[in-house]
Amino acid sequence: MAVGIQITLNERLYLRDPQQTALGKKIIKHSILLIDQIGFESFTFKKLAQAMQSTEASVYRYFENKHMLLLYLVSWFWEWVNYLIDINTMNIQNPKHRLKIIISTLCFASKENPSIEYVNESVLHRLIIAEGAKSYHTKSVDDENKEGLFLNYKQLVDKVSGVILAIRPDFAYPHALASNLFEMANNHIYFAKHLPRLTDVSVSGEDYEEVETMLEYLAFTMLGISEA
Amino acid sequence: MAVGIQITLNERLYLRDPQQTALGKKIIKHSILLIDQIGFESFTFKKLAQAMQSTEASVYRYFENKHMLLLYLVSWFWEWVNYLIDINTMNIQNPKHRLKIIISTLCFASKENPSIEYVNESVLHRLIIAEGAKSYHTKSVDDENKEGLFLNYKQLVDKVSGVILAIRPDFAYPHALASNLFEMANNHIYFAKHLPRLTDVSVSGEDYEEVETMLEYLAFTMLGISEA
DNA sequence: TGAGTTATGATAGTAATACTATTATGTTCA
DNA sequence: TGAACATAATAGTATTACTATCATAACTCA
Repeated sequence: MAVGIQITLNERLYLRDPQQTALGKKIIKHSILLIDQIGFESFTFKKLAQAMQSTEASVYRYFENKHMLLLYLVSWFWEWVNYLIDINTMNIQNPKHRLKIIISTLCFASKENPSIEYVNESVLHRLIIAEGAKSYHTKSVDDENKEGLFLNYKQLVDKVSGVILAIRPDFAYPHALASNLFEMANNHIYFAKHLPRLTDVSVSGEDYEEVETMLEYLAFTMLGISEA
Repeated sequence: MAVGIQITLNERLYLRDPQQTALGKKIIKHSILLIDQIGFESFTFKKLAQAMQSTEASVYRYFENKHMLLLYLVSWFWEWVNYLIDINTMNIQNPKHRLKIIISTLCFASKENPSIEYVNESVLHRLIIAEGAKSYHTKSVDDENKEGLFLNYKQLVDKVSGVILAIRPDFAYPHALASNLFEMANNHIYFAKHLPRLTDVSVSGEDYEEVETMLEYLAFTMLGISEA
């Protein structure tokens, strides 16, 4: 596990780069903890400032508003998953095996060794599961998409759809299957915890093995492979 | 198409039943139009009151807050889809055929003849696609689930999972496949419009045929049937 | 018909939210 | 040593998310 890796994110996500300063890192750290704790709707920059012993005005110098902060965290998360997938599949050539590892990385992102001291990846994963969809369900989605604020997620979906096409070049829906694997991983962890009648898997704590099994079954059945 | 059908919803969704009064129906009508227009975050009861020529206080007599109003609209939508599925599959015995009709109803809900004068079903469908997920991504989801506020959606998923099991009784993930069909239908319409790199289908206007084709392919491939 | 009940409108008020602005203070590094 | 800059401290504004009160219109039922 690399120490001191830098996650590269679109500059338009922030006003001042939080990774460059101590205060910026504190904002990232405490915003993850606080949003996870009280939910994105109740979360305010004032509460964040109180929690981290700073001031509202200081937080506003880093992020335009809480929506941009959420976009930042979501981007950060997907960029981190991207990085995990890269190192986990580094020496794997077989695309079926690669896809298995991708699915497993998706489900167990939170259990990887932490890479960056000011980000609690396990809490961030829970936050993305609960709040991630709000990052693109807004009236500003088209403008923000034009500015490239969703690039990390789109690139990740592209990468996985490439693996899918390597397994079955004639498959008609590589992007849809890829994005669906990502969405399902998060959704069914959430369903299992909060709306269990919407799924068949159960999770306890951070054991998402049943989700992994289901996603493997889905992916390989769709690709016409019974055993990978 | 029945005229004057009544959609039955959990009483805890509202303070006063909006279907019983002229003002209540006006609230439903204009809230659908206004949320669709400005988005749920910008939507306020004050703006709604202005748009419908009433007062904030009057709206608050019907709904506790805008989140409860969203829950109401989401419930209304799924209950309506449930009703459409029932009448569209009324005389169909073959479960494969039933599942096809369910998928088609999901995609073309907005194109069905309108049932209720104060609800623009087409706009409501667009609203659910854009804002629906926010109804259960909250810190109050467990309490609200206990009070049965998501019952309509869960019952619908149960109904579809029953059809899935009728096709393949040994299928391991009937609820997950069912809820995934619902989620995918909405997500990929949204992706096609706003984040096209996340999908392979395209939609133009309210023509969701490619989504329908994809969902049929997904469902029947998962159930081990090449042609239904 | 008329008294009582209820729905709505009109208005006001409060605490919190989502910011912006200003000034003071400390820190850095040339 | 001083210029440049980051942060803290404080204040202020418009909007949001409500709650409360009172007047009036409409309905109802005896």
